[in-house]
Amino acid sequence: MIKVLIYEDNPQLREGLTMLINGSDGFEVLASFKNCNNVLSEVDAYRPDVILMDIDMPGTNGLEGLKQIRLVNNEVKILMLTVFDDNKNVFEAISNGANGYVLKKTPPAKLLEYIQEAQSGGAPMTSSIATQVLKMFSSFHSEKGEDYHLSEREKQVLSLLVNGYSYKMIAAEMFIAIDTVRSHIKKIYEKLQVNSKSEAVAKAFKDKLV
Amino acid sequence: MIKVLIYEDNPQLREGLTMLINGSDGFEVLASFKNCNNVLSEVDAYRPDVILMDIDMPGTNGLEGLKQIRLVNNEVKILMLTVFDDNKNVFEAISNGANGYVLKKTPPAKLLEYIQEAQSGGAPMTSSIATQVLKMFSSFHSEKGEDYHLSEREKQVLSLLVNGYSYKMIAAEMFIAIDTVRSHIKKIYEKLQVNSKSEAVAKAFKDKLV
DNA sequence: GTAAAATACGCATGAATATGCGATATAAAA
DNA sequence: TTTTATATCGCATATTCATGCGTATTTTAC
Repeated sequence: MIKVLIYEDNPQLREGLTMLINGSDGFEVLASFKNCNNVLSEVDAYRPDVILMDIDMPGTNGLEGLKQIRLVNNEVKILMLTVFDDNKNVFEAISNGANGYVLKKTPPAKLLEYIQEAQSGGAPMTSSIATQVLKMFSSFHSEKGEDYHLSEREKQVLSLLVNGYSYKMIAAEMFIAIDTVRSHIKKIYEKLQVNSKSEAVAKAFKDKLV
Repeated sequence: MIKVLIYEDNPQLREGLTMLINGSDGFEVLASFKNCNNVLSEVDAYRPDVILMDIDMPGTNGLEGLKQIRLVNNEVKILMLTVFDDNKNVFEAISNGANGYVLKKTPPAKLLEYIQEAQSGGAPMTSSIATQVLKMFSSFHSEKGEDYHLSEREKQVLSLLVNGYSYKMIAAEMFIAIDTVRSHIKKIYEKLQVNSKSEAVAKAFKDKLV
């Protein structure tokens, strides 16, 4: 028996969801609320398996509720409900530990399936949401930084620079003369097209050379 | 009619998939191959809507095939097939523009559903995969770095430092004396516990202060 | 097989940085 | 009300950095 808690401000939808879930074998609605004003004590009292959480609610909204819950409880599965696949909210919800994100217009049968999936550790998502997530995801790592053709030795030097080493320290670390360090660094600057240590360090971070 | 191309090295599975898909209304397998050695010309010749792509194949594997296709074709939907929900491969595939990622043990009915979802712009994922994606996703932005209690002015200075400004340039930019810049930077070093510009820059990147 | 890198080192010089020890003024906090 | 944090500025000094112009050997690439 999957125990469900519902947070949804619209009374019709709240009732509809409750009836749907209570009318299905293996599901049970413990309670439903119209906002998250007392979400912590409610979750604590009812100990649900899954929470259906509307995003937009007067009072404490779903995102706030999600954050509050996750501060003290990482066990309960939280399924976000929303009307739109709004980019920002999706991101915010996922970053804060939501287990799934589905549109309200999801057909009843699908919704029950999603709840079950969430309960068993899955991450149910409406496909339009999933597409967005993948897009965001790939935008992170697609730009994998240019290749500046740094030689092995130059990479070593740069890495030491990034870790805060002075020329003197680098020389000692690499068993070479400080003047050699200089010439390496000069070459590095040429290749990275910078002209100071801190710029080189910044570029190393930006382009993920380290 | 959804036109499908299959890349799968295992002959039994390849045949099984072909029969399943061809035996279903609205689906049609155009061809199937045992590796991606000629993936570009094949995709060009058959112009499929969806490609089922196994990850592990002798010869040119699925990830390689995916990358090659995406260099010239962003339209065709590519559904990755795999035995395990291997973290690294999932990441790699998604970063390279896969539209979905499903386990081979997916039941036939589900698989057809997934193909349809992919075709209509969705991002079908086995729930265990989706969970992983969400975890990776949230790990990006959860650690928001410590707070070093930098004042507003100090944050400005640090930001300029990170962008390669010299003391002189910062003074000009902020309409203050260079000695004031010095004292700000000294304070910043104290707070960040560093003692050089490049260390401060590195720390700013590491702790996402910028 | 030759040219181009990569690696190593030296010297000189001016610019930039790090640090210390001040001062003054304002605003917020204890 | 006194302290604390912030913001501003000045001077002095030692260190570090950036740059230019060299030389020399070894490795790599075409």
